[in-house]
Amino acid sequence: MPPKIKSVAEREELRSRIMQAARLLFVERGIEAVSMREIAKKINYSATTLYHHFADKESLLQAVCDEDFLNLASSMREIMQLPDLVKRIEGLANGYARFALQNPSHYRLMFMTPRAPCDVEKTRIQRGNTEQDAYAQLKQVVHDAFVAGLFKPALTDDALIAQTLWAGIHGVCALQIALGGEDWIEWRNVNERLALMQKTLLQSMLRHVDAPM
Amino acid sequence: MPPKIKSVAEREELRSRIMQAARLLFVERGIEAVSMREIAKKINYSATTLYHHFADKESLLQAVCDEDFLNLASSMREIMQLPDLVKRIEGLANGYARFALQNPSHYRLMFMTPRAPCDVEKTRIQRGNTEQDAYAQLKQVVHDAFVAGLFKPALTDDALIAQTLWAGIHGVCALQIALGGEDWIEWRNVNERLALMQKTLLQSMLRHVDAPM
DNA sequence: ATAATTTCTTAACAGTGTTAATTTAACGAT
DNA sequence: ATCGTTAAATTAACACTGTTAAGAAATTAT
Repeated sequence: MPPKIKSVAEREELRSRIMQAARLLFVERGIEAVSMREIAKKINYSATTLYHHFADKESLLQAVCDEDFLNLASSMREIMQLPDLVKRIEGLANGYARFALQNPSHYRLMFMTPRAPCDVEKTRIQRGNTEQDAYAQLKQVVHDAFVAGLFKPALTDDALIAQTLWAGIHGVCALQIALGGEDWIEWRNVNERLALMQKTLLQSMLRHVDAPM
Repeated sequence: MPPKIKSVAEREELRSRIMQAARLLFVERGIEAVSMREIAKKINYSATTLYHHFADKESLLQAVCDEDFLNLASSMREIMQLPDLVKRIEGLANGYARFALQNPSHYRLMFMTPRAPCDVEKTRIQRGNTEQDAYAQLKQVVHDAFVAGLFKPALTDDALIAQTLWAGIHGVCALQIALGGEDWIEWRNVNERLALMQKTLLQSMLRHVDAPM
């Protein structure tokens, strides 16, 4: 029983209700465990309706994640204003890690799941845009610090530096998300692990360090 | 048409033929893209037969991975014989990374996919056993180096050191597996990234370094 | 009032993991 | 040699999945 014709605003409201239901479900039960039918039922629609707003399941999940990642990048812009370049790098690392650990399902979908390269076209996020892409932000800050001569002279490639910093933080977060619950590993506190990773990487990459180990 | 009664050896041969077919398929097409029916068809059996040898799909894939991971741990034992403790750590890191990048599907299933904690009981691998578990090997070597006083005095927890080294190498490998094909990142060569990660971590953790940056 | 359009639904397709019931063949005992 | 037992494999089915085609109800336009 289709009620009445809908305005653009109403259409968008339904679209975002779908996304909200999807987010709730797949954050609490994992991505592949939720079906389109479940999401639809949660908001009292038939599964087919979802396909009038999203091309397929992946597009829907992508849209959900995009929203949160834009949020992340936006919350990072504050940190990007810090005058101290090193503090800026540290702030980015901390913010990135906090987001990963607080949104493990999103993080997993975006950074721990291989996808076909064409999927880049399904996302709203403009990769490389410092306003939208957290990696672009890190790259930018590292570049600035590189130009300012903050890194050791042996390091001659700022992109390589950024990718290594990213990999270090990602490694701690990804292991925590994937294996944090396994009790055959006597995990140290994840914040300790993050702190040591950060301190270790920066210490041997930066030319000057305030408090050496 | 069930042919004849089978000896234990014949039973095990079929079991390993199933695993072989499964390995081939899911290495070339990804884990979740292969169905039990496909695996069965590859060796001219019905899907149901697989369930007489494995409790479910996950057990089958787990068994496949276990086999290769036991192989990894076994190939690491050579490296574990190196007299130089630092070279041993470096060797482990390199071997681990090479395995990850050559067996991305296995690696993803084992180290990039969260699972219910009970799944530990589905695996054959004895976690913590230095003969079978690559992380246990790393932990062991780091412990030895720690006792030998090779790390900086500020580092007082050898498990934390091991977990950070692991996270660093894992971070590079996991990013490469998940996002290595994305062209909006100007990836540096993965071996360069691995080398810098390893050098960086060890340099600021070890008390003495041969060739400082 | 009739026609067209929008919104939504039901029904269906092809596929999945998994299980129940069943067939076929080989064996041991009578 | 024939019986029943057991093992090995099969077919058929269940309850799902993502997705699409076709249809129904309500609104709008002519």
